[in-house]
Amino acid sequence: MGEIESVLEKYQIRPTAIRLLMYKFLRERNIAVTLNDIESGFEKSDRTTLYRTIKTFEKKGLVHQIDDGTGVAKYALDEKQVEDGLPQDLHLHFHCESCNETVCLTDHKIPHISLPQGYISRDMNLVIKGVCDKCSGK
Amino acid sequence: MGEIESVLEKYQIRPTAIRLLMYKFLRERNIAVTLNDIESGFEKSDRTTLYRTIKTFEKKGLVHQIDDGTGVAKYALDEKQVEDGLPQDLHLHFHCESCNETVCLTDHKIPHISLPQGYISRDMNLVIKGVCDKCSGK
DNA sequence: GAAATAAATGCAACTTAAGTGCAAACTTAT
DNA sequence: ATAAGTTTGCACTTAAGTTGCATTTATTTC
Repeated sequence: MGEIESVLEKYQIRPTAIRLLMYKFLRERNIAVTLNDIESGFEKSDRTTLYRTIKTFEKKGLVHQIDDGTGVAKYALDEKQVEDGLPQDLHLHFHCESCNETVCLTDHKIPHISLPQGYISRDMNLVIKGVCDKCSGK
Repeated sequence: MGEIESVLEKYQIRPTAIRLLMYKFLRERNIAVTLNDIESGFEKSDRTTLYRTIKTFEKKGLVHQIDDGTGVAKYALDEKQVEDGLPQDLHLHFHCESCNETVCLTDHKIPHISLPQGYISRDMNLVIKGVCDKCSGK
């Protein structure tokens, strides 16, 4: 059994052909991808299947969904987080308005924010928009 | 000329009947509303008109769009910001997963975050999800 | 004030992404 | 090998956002 199979099993995801391919696909890039991106990367499979596959990954905690403000859901692998045993995804995301790519800045945690009385925080989502290193040329 | 008219004129928005009504509508609540919310609040007008009206408000800087992770665009009045002359909207938003309401926490600014070399920040969006004061009962 | 011009509105239709139902194909356990 | 459960593919539905165009309304010019 390959390494990829064992990752999926670790997340209790049955390693079917498409799931293995999608996991590889996600590993190959370090940016968040849309369902459309995934679809373009697969010639064989059907959109619905890919949709349900990524949702399965999400439910099992292998990927997290990112809402970067473009209006389309994006997904990215989320492995480190589970290794740490953290229940939530509190790193921040950067969306480049030039190349339209979104990356996880996993080393940049969202700082603590004190809320008004009575407000209970369960999750946070911080997206910074601007120009990424590739596009700024610096 | 009433106070409401003069606010619209200040933003260079011609004060038509629908625009005045929508502005009043937005003022009446202190939460962010969807286009559907607005639609439900108006019996007379057409969805497209309301859509274009809110987009006009947005273009002129009277409202800002909020992306709270629910997948639907929400809008909220944005007056203070222009008084301060700030170009961007850097306060944070709280989305209650219980009542599904989103509020602007205008007094809570997003803390400064240092990005990796080459990344240029132009805008930020921070949404905290959890339970609001009304729903937590505290 | 009437005609000409420009802006706003309402209707219909289109686009895109997300999501569901169901039957066929495939796995897994017995 | 069979039965049960899971996954996959196709067709269809829903929901939000958006555009084109004709009509109405407001503004400007004469």
